[in-house]
Amino acid sequence: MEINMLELNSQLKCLTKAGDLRSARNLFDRLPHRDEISWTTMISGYVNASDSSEALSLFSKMWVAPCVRMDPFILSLALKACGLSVDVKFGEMLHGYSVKTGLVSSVFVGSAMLDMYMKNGRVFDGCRFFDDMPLRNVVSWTAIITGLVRAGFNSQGLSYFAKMWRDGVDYDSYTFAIALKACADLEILNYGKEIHARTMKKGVDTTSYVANSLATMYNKCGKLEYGLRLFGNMSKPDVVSWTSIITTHVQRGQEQQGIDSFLRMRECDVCPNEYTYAAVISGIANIARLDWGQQLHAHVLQVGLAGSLSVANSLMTMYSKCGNSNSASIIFHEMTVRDVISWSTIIAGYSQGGCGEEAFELLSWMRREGPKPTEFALSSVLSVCGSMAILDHGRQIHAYALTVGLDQTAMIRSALINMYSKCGSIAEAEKSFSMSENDDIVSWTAMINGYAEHGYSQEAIGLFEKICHVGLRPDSVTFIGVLSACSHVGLLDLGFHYFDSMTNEYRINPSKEHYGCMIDLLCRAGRLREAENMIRSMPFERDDVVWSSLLRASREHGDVECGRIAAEHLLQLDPDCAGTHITLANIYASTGKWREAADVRKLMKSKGVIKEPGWSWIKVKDQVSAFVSGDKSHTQAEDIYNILELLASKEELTIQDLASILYVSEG
DNA sequence: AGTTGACGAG
Repeated sequence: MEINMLELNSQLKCLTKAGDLRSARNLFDRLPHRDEISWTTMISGYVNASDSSEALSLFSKMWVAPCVRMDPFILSLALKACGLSVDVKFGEMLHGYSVKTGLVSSVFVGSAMLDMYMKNGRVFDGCRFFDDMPLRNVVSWTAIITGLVRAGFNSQGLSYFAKMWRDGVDYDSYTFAIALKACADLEILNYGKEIHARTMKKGVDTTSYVANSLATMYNKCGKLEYGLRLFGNMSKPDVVSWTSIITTHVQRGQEQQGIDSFLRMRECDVCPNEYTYAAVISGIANIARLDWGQQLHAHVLQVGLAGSLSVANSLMTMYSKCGNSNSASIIFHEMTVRDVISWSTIIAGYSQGGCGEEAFELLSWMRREGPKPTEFALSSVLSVCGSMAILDHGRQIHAYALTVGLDQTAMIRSALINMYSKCGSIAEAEKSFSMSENDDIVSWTAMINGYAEHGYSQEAIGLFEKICHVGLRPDSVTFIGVLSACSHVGLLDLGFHYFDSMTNEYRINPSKEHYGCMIDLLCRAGRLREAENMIRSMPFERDDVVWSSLLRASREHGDVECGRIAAEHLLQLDPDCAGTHITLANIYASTGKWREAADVRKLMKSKGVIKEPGWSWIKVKDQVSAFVSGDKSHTQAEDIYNILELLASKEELTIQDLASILYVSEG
């Protein structure tokens, strides 16, 4: 009998290890006799396959089976199953049973119990249980640290990590991995480096989990090149390593390299998973390559990963960034499970796509039925309020952010400053800015840009000069603000001083936008030749914005030659642009070159170019009205034009004047 | 012949 059981149990083990649970179960069910080891092997097969319901149902059968004694092996497996299925009720029952039988003192049972509470989100119960454990090993310590870190209590996790050392328990690769994740989430590079040194001392720094965690830590702390170098030392990067490589490239703005890495990983026969697809799809989103995005969408549908949260979320981002809000919306509505990221993503997509109303609708739907909005969703709708200039809505969102305690997050603060200044209330923007801590360059940038847009150039420049005194560093966007402020008041020398300091002092490569500010500055000063030279020396391919600046300036300064050159470049990029034709014609006309002007008009006609009139809109009494230049379709059109004429004729009209005119016209 | 803990997503 003894020999027979040994033989059968090994067979059972072979089958579960190979993942053939059906044959294993077949053999198990036909066994003439089942001992503790048979039960353990079978249950562990289900637990390893994450089939917690089958594991627990088998456990209940064993509970009532005769001649089987409960032991720590089976109990820890059952607890693990409770952690997997998030079944805290059954877990608590097992806790009571373990205390009654004394099995709770087994370090295996204890560690599994602790992990069960942590996985069920009962962090406090887990910690209390850990403090009462009679015996703890490296697994128990790692379990408590993991639970804390996963719940976002990173510092508490690290304090257990330090306590563990003082208790004389040695770290292993599991412990290092989770401690490094805590450092990554807290972005504390120095402690991360210290742990890196310890992993090297132990000789585990090149093992998959540790190397991946180290790379993540360096990436999150902004040391991207360091993180990438670590992968070079790995003998065989696994799927997580490849995913991190792709993510790092995408974060650095090297999308093409990210996509290349994705292709290289497939050549190395590493199979991508949901996180890998999410990473490469976000890369594709950044460069707005709809065709590649659609290919990957089809591909994830084929491999059955389209339903995964991270994949669906990144697909929504991709479609939104490609200007396809409709496809993003279809994905969102078809999702059976949505997390807070899904909601924030679709709201941001609508906001950036100019679908302000849909963004508001989604936010109220989220507030009714979804998770609590975070700063991501709120800052998106604040930007909608700014671009649509609806101050009342903006104030309401501000009030909501206050009540949920998000108003002092950096993201909301800068979004509020932007919203208020875009809505024309620079005073409220200043108030939001003055209430903020001095630790956030994004808010400073928003305020500088707000001042610049409102023509308060001196204030913008003054604020920029203060940045260094509070220990901050201007970034690329900050420079756009201060350069456009210089451009508005024509401070040519100061503008060039800041522009040069970008590369010399701050090591920031000027982007198209920075060049645009400088070219504007030169144009306003009438230095059209220098502007043209600067455009030609720019290290960028498509530069229609700057050529049209030059074209407009040529019109103002009556420079036919410059205007012709600028228009030529613009028409190469967009041959049917009505504005370019008209401005060029006006330049010729204003300098008396009537024949050339007429030629341009004829050219327009032959190409069939039609000038679309510009639209504007205004909100009056909760109703948005659109109007267009020359429009006479409004029922009170005559009154409107009368008032317009009065406004144009009189230098200064008071609000009282306007009110009396309106009163008269409304009868 | 059997048991516990880890890294990657907006």
